[in-house]
Amino acid sequence: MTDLGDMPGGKTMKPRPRAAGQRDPARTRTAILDAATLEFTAKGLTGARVDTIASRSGVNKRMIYHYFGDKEGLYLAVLEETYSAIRMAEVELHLADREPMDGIRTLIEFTWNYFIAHPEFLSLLANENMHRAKYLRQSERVRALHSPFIDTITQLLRRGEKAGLFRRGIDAVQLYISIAALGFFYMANQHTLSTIFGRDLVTPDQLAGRGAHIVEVVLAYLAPPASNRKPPAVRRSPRGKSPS
Amino acid sequence: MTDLGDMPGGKTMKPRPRAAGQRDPARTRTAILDAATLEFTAKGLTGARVDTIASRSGVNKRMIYHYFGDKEGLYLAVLEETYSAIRMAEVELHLADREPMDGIRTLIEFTWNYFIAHPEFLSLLANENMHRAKYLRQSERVRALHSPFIDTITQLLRRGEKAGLFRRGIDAVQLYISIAALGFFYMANQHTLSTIFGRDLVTPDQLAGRGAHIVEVVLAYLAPPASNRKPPAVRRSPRGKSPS
Amino acid sequence: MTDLGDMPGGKTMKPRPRAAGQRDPARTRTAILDAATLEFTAKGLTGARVDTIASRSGVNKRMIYHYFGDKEGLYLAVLEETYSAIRMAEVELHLADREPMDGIRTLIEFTWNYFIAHPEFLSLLANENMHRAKYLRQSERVRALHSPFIDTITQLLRRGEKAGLFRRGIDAVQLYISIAALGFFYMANQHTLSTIFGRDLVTPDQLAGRGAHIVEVVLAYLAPPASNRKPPAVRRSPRGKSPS
Amino acid sequence: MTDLGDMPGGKTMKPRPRAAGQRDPARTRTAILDAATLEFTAKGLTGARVDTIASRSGVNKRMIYHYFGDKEGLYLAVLEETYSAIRMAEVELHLADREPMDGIRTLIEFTWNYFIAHPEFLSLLANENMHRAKYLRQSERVRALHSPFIDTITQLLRRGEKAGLFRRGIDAVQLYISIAALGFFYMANQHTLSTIFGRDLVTPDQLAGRGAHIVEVVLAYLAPPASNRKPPAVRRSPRGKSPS
DNA sequence: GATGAATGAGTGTTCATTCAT
DNA sequence: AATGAATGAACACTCATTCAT
Repeated sequence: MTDLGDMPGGKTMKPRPRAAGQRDPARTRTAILDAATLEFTAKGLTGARVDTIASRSGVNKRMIYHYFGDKEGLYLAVLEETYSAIRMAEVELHLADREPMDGIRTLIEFTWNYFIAHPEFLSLLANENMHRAKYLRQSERVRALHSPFIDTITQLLRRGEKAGLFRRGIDAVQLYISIAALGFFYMANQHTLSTIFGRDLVTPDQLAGRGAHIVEVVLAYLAPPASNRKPPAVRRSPRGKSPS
Repeated sequence: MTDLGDMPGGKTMKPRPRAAGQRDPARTRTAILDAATLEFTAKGLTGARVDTIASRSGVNKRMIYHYFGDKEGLYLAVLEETYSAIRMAEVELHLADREPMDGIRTLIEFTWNYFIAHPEFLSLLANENMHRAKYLRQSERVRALHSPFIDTITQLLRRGEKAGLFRRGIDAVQLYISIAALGFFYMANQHTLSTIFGRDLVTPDQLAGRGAHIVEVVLAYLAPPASNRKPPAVRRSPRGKSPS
Repeated sequence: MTDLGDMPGGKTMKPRPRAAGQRDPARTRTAILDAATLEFTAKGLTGARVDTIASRSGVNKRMIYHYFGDKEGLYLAVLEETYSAIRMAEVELHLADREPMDGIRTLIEFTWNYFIAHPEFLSLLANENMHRAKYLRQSERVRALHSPFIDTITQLLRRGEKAGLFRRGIDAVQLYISIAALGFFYMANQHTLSTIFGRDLVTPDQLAGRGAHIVEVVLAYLAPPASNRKPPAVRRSPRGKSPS
Repeated sequence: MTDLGDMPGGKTMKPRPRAAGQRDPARTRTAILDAATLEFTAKGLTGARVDTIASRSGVNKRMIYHYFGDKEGLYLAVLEETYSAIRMAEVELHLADREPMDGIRTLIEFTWNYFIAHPEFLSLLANENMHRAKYLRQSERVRALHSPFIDTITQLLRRGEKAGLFRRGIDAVQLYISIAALGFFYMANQHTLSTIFGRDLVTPDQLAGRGAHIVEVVLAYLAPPASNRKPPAVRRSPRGKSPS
């Protein structure tokens, strides 16, 4: 799957498009998955209707059960596909080959832009958390994707530290969560935020402004403390124990 | 959670609590609302079951329709109550009376702690966005809550600017969204994050660590650019029990 | 209640209208009955809603049960009131005092006009038949009304026979059923008839035309066989208007 | 009732009747329709229970929604089927090929006998009028059935006129309504009529007597005025336009 | 592989009626 | 007499899933 977004935004055509309704397992599977992503994104697991997915994908309802077992199996497949897409796109950034500052900035901007382009990822993630990750937890495929990703960020941070560009001791998970958080919250909750603040938050200008803001926030945090551009004696532990 | 979270906003108890099932409209209404908040939080609007809410609240199902019209009416009532609770708690912080740095830090810590103590707020918010704020948008009551809140933050920022503590031109909405984002994403998506990163993110230590991180990130951003700032007094311990 | 139409078409005001909501048993009862007639007429026994009757009559729902026992009791009361009204109006025609031809013609015209003015009578009657007269059969009051009515018509027919105006042996019940039928079917089924025949059957012209037709049909039947009759003076237009 | 009344219109049996509950869409549809006709006839649209229809027809309740959309859709289908049945039976009378007097007499007798054999038609019609023909009006199929029917009667009347058998200017719609009325009212309201007149109106003798009465009434009306068996100068217009 | 008919356990909602005040 | 809260049994309709072809 070369894809990354062969779904919401640009269906890639099969090279030899056969007559519709004919036997073409791969095509049938993909059609179901595409329709399902749309439906689960819009309605959540509970709200999604198997009938709707069947009719939108143009395949017989029975095929869904044939390929994915049941509704939950289909949901899990959508989840894996969606997570897989973002992680694979991140691999394409070749962060390991970049200068620390460039690497981080690239990651921040990519993440923000990906969230703008892929609302289905945000929706699915929010929905899966309502189910306390019950389904994601079953997926070994997804778990395997993240370890190398975090390793890459960690290396970037360590290199930046040594170069005196970043403050010491930054945790890659903590940092990535913050990068994602600043974009996710804004996009995923755009409807309630626009409502309570009485401002349309997703105009091109607003989006550009938010992107710049996110970069500023993260870079300000990464910069070594002002007092001494050399590493500060004070180190804080992002997780437990505490220094004392 | 001391009392702040008597569920949705802390209804005061009736002076003479009578036996349940008796004639007590206020109590009946509250019982329904409490059970509904739990159910909508756990299952979303679609997944929630009216029967479950009825049996958990110990009232006859018919009463739900009597007091709230229908399931959606009940959902909206829960939404209003929940939003109202956090905004009212924020009022109690008396941010307008505080020094800029103290005010902002108080807001950050309060927000983080509130999200920890009130998972129902996070869930409801996520769910409401799946519905594109269809219900929240109907509520005039909720909209009215936010204008003064943003005004207060704006004043805090302006005062901090003049004192040379904060960088110039920070937008209150943008800042508040970031403060909320850093906590919201972590708590709301704790299940998927814990899964993909293979780390339990909600141990007391982890929570404390995240709190410290959030404070650091936000304060680093607020500080005026290095060229013209006086070194900030390093302050820490944004975690621990803290004010709340 | 002097009634005869103090319901659908001209509520008679109480002489001393007291403040609404006050204690006035008679007024409460009448208010319920009026609202109930409207509701049962429009929706039938099954379709009628006790709540609707209560709110339309402006009395508490409990009062309905107080005065009429239950929904069926109220329905029966409406039924009795409605039947009673038409029979009492017929008494006012003083058929016994009229010449045979005048008497019959008066009866035909009265019946037709009554059906036009009292759609509630038609509806209730149709509805009661769907229930196979289950409720009407319980009413002794209604049964007692009809015997004298048929006697009157019988006498009219016998007098007309002797005068050589009517054919011999006409059965009063059969005749009355036909008189009622020709008007009832037209008015009661006006909606389906207008639909299938693509013609609005209840314009003033159409109603006048139908009235004339009914008189013609019945009088043609009443006339003695051609061999031994004196040509009837051709009379038309049962009331006013004329064909137009 | 020979076969004319295989319920709603006389569906032809499947050549190889399979065991019930098997896969046989046509049979399932018919079974639902038959049970529904019974239920709507007995209880009306509001009073009818979908569960009852399902269990009586021996099909799963879900099938009703599969084939007819909802309760109202099923009701409309029953309505169409029922109207269609009587109009199709009328076509079989071949009125256009008959002598005027024979044709009219045949129509009168057929109508009367049809009403006796098909109480469901009467009930449905009465019920549909309580809804002000809301459903019938949606049916184009039904509307199309009536125009040719009225044309046929009109031709019959015109031929009779020329032969000096019928009075001039009789309106086919008006006449047909009267023919139907004289039978409909008697049969449809048999329960209330039997009650108030204290006479069982549906014994074989009574039915035969009523049939004879209806023929007499209609034929008396059709006959040219007595004064001149040749067309009378006096012409009355039962509908509009005026005599002139 | 593919189809659409068939199923049974729910789902939100309504209703006549009663109870406590 | 009058009120409005409370109730439980339905009711129309839905849904994921399976079966026969």
